[in-house]
Amino acid sequence: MGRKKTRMELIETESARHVTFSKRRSGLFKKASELCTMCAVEVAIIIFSIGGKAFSFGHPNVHSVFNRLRFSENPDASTSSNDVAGQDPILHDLNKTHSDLIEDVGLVKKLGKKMRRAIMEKPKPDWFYAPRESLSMEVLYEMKKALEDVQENVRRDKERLLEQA
Amino acid sequence: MGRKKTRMELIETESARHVTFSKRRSGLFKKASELCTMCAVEVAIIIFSIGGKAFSFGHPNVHSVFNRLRFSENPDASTSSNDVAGQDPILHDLNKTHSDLIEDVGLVKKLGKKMRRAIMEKPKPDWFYAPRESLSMEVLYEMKKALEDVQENVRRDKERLLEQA
DNA sequence: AACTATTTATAAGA
DNA sequence: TTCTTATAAATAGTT
Repeated sequence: MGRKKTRMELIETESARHVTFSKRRSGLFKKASELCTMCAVEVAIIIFSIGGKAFSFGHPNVHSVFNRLRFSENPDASTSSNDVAGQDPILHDLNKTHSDLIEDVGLVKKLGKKMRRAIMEKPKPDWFYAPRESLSMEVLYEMKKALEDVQENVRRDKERLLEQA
Repeated sequence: MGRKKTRMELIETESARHVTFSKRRSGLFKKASELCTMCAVEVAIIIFSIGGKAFSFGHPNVHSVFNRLRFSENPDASTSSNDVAGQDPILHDLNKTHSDLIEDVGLVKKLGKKMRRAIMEKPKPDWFYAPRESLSMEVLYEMKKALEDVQENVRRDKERLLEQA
């Protein structure tokens, strides 16, 4: 959200990374506090910088929220607050979603090849004047279908991930 | 950041509050994950909804981060600055790759929409008999380019992932 | 579950 | 670092 779109990757330059960390950390805490007031929820956030320094946000405070989590994770805690987001399941699902995406994109990749062949190996100048039966049209529709599948898969994955997170 | 500026106060209407909670919760987690990949930090977030349900985000995972906090808060812990629980380059990259893929597929999704519009909103029977300048051709090429980008991104991500593994 | 009109968050720059 | 500003992102109200 700035002058330029930035790539989502580690910021190598230390100074730049610190600046971004500072800005985004405060942005994150602000978002958290807004969530608390708008939705009456309790939130705790802990951040450890590379240097090992801890930053935190908590409403009503970090420890109460964390203790509440520990309590609800305890089987004895018959409090209906069930199904606390366990860690392994999240990780597991992240992995799963990741491979699913790889797979989905793999599908698109295949179609991409087919498409390139269709375009490149058919340099006939009148190629795309062809009628409904032409390869280009076939590919176009096939691609459309594939895209819809990918969309649906991604949507579902995202949902599952967010629900469990 | 929407149609209207909203007052920072509790959203009384339950349904509206739920919608906002859902939207902003996912937004918060996304911001957190971005912070992790851009700044190589560890983050843990716990949210308790009004209903008492827990939602969490953690990188590398909630518990390691909270435990680390407990350690650092404990004066005695000054000796054990290790806490190797975190710092898994592979995990870090997995997060990155995952959001990248989400992003890539988002691109494809957009093109999918455009394509559908091109196909559906141009029911003219002689539509694809059109010459080089026709929309169908434009879309076809645009799609081709997008697919190549996706391929390249995925290839790079996979490579990076395997190198570190 | 989508879709925009707007408001926010921020990446660069000063 | 803090402030400014052009843009990218998030999201409130709608359908």
